[in-house]
Amino acid sequence: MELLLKYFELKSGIDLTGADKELIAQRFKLKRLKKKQYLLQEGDICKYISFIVKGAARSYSVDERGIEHILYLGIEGWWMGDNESFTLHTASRYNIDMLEDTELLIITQDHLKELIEKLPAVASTMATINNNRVIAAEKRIHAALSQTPEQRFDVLSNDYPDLLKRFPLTMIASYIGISTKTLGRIRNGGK
Amino acid sequence: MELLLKYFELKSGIDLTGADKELIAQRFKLKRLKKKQYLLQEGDICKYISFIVKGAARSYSVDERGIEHILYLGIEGWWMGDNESFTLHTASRYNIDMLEDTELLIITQDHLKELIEKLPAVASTMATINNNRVIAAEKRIHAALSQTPEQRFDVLSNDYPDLLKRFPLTMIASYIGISTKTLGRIRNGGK
DNA sequence: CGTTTGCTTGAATTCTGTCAAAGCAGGTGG
DNA sequence: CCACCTGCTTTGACAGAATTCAAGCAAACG
Repeated sequence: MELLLKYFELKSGIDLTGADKELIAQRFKLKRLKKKQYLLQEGDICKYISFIVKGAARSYSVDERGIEHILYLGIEGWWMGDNESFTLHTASRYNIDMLEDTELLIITQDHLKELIEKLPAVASTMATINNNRVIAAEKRIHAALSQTPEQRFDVLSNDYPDLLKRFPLTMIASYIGISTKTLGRIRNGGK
Repeated sequence: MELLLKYFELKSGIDLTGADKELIAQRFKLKRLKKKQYLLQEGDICKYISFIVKGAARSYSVDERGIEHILYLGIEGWWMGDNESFTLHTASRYNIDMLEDTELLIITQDHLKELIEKLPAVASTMATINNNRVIAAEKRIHAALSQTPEQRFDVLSNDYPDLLKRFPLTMIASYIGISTKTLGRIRNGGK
């Protein structure tokens, strides 16, 4: 919980009082999941948005041929969830499972709204996060539409070297939308 | 300006007073651009975010081979701008030009912040828009990574039939990240 | 009426994915 | 300490798909 409190203070630039911290601690719940366990499954409604305290997770969809496509990879300090399902209460197209034993702090939409209304630090943080999400998503769209697989891999290597160290290449390939075969070709000097 | 005021009321569910409307009208400026004129050029800092009152625009990047890749297409009631450049004051990778004679309502970041602080209707609208942007962007990432060109085209046809009527197929193809050749194959029954 | 813009098509090329197999850890249990 | 998994990575041959380039047309526009 300490990590999350510091996160809000850091992102918002606003100090939290003891009472603020207590309220946050009451609204978020700790959830422990082991490797391969699911936080969300396709068809479910995403009731919680989750802050990763420790561990790693991914969200992915499965197409009609059974192939998995990774939408997000997350590690400590990142959020996981299906924004669409969480916001609109629609059935999710995604699965979220753990890639390591993981500790999450989860919160419902109602409680999150409450925190946003009562705590400027949370409101500011969430507004900033949303804006950053848009920027990151637009970069990723731009990459997917106008860059070659090799360029996308290079950009990922530069922007998120942590992901490369932490996740198998099969998942990195899926994340940037290419086959492991193509990724192999790229990594071994483009032959 | 009427369209924008109604837009804020509709999106936020909050009625604006006469004074509110006046403040908004003072902060947004009307800009008219003819077809092919630029609102933003690569390398510039995006100083304004724009609400399209009438007309149509696109944002696109140009790769090293001179090929244009469309990131967004916009028509009446949509916003245009480069979020990254607008937020972080960095040089933009994108160009925005008009596809028809267009009327825009433009606002600077400072003025937008002012309106958000003073007017709950604007604050609520902008928060909602940002959330919708994230959802739309994630859908598009999902489409780019895990759907075939044909599926992407079908989804676009269903979700945004207006775009198909309004923009040439070359731009639609660029928007979904395929060549005009491939789009032709798709449209003519997959031969 | 000439020019521009957009749409379509054919043939060759390049790229990427598929499938199956083999090698290489790292961890587990005997 | 060793043998055996299991999961991850890489590779080769092949098939499939998309792009490139060029050309021909139709429609819209001034």
